[in-house]
Amino acid sequence: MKHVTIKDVARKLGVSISSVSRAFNDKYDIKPETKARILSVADELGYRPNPIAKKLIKQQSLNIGIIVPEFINDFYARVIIGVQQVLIAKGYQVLIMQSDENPDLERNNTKTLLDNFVDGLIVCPINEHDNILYFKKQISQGVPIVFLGRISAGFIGSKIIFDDYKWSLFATEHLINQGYQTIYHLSGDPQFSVSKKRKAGFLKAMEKHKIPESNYKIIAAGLTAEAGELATTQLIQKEDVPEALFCINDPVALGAMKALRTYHINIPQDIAIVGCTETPMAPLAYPPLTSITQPAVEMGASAAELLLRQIEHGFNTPQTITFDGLLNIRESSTRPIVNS
Amino acid sequence: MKHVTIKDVARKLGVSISSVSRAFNDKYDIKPETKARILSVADELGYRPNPIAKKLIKQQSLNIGIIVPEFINDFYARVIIGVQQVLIAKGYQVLIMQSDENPDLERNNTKTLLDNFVDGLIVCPINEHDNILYFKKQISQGVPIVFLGRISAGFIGSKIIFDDYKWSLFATEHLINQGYQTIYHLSGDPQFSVSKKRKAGFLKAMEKHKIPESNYKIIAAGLTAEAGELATTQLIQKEDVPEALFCINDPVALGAMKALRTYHINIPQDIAIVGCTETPMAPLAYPPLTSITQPAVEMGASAAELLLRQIEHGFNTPQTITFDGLLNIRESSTRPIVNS
DNA sequence: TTGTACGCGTTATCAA
DNA sequence: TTGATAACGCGTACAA
Repeated sequence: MKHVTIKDVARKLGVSISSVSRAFNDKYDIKPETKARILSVADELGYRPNPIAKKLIKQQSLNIGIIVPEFINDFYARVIIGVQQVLIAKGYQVLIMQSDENPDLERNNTKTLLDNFVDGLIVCPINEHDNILYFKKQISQGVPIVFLGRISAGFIGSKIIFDDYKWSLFATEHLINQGYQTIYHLSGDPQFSVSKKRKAGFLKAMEKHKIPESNYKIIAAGLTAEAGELATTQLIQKEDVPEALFCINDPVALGAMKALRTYHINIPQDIAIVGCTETPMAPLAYPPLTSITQPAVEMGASAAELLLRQIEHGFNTPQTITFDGLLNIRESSTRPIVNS
Repeated sequence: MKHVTIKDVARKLGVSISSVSRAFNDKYDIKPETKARILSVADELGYRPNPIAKKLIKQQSLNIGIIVPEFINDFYARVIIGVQQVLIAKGYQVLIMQSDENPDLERNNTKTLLDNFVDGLIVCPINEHDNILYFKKQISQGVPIVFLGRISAGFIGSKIIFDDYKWSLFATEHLINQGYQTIYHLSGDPQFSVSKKRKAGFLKAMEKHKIPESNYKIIAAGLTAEAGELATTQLIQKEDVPEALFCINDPVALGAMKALRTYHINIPQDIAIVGCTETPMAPLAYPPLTSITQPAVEMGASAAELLLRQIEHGFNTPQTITFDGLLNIRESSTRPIVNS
């Protein structure tokens, strides 16, 4: 692809390159009719201003990097959509990388992005200790970073988070209010901040409603459907099936439901299920799954705006924006009326 | 973010910038010990070669654009993963844009990407007539483009496609072999090439197995779960429920299953369901859904490799690579043995 | 209102 | 083995 340059346009018209440049940048004085002539010839020649040369002068890449653990599930895909909505409108391009839940890859991705001179970074971190230190170092060296998702509340820095504690509490209380007595929580890796916060919300509900310790349990299952199916199968085989299950996310909940169906345990008659971070599957599941919607697109957009403020206005005070969710109550957790 | 430049390194050491440059580009002669000195000082200063300046000289952006209809469903997300695997390893960055099934947006995305001087384009087109002409024009102007997915077989140009006809035929034959007599096909927009090809495979199966015309029907439902649910509900209300349903994709199949459950029609006893373009939900559905896996990651990787050959070796002969799938037979289409 | 000339950070050519 | 210098394409003081 051979590109037409500003010189080609200038030569063709017998004007200087500065005039051509001015025709493309409104802020300078230029005779309207020469501008029109230039624009028309430029169009005819198929001239596009070379963004690379412009970036070299302006000392900014107009590239923003975003690192997500994955984007196969719709949550991070939606976050990316929100990020792009804001940034593309401002002339930025978004470089997306996946860490695949692997801390080494997360760090390598950061280096790749920094080698590409991105103007800033949105990181949806795995929240592994060493990497958090690494990010802190980058911030201290002047790299604008906004975190989104699994970042500890105590972390000093700009971040977009979801109020996991509160909504986990709500979801659990919904189960309690439906009259379920024994409630287990299928959690994720205990190290993940998201696991910790949802667990804390669950435990708060237990405390608040004075559920005896013998009636609840926390099981570190994982984040996948396979993990949910396995953990639930083990409970069934140990004959330790509670009346309700609050799962850390929808895939785990769907896996649990599959295991229960295999053993002909009825939902919600025998056991109630609640998921979290609602996926499009929730309303299509059998029975339709109660879950918590997270405003992923809005969170992504918010992260992008916060980052832009840092980059363009040097606004650098750490800021935390907390988002609320929505509990979508469906059949999987609606206790049927026993007798009337 | 103030960047350390090659000059800073040179000044600090009292050497010329050319020496620093040589230290970072193995192909030149340089005394090993000065190279070591330079590298160590560069590291200490936190110097990174500015990729933007490099791109300006090399006359390539090392950016590749990819346009997908969406990446909320996992198919295109996986395609992107395959594309990135190949391209990032070669030092490229991938700019991802969504057309949202909107031809205008597809064209605008292309312009944005071209304005950014991408070295090439991978397009997963909506396959709208005017835009195909537009892409043809770009190709004739020297823009390297590889298409993936919904592109007509007759289109002259490099493309990665899935053998929809063949696998649609297989899936339908699987239903016929299970003994289902009346089979409907929930299709998508009749204009889409994917709709046409899957429909053609379905019809071929009807012809091959001499199914009378009164026993089959093609319904243009759409591509979403809502579309599948609606179309199926209408069939139920018209009391026109077939013995089997071959759906254009998994969301449509899952929507259909939801409608059937609402009316207490049993799957697969009363009706069999087969989906397509398998999603992670297929094995988790109730009952587990028969579907066709498409090798999305491999298709993406293949598109990237084909594009690289065009860009780096000027290899320009239109090439079509066709991928095969896998029919995953599950409970939703397995006719129970009636009496034994 | 327009043109000249410098510089952004790098690579590559030539001379030393 | 090194250093000086001309590009790459553009924006922008400064001069005209």
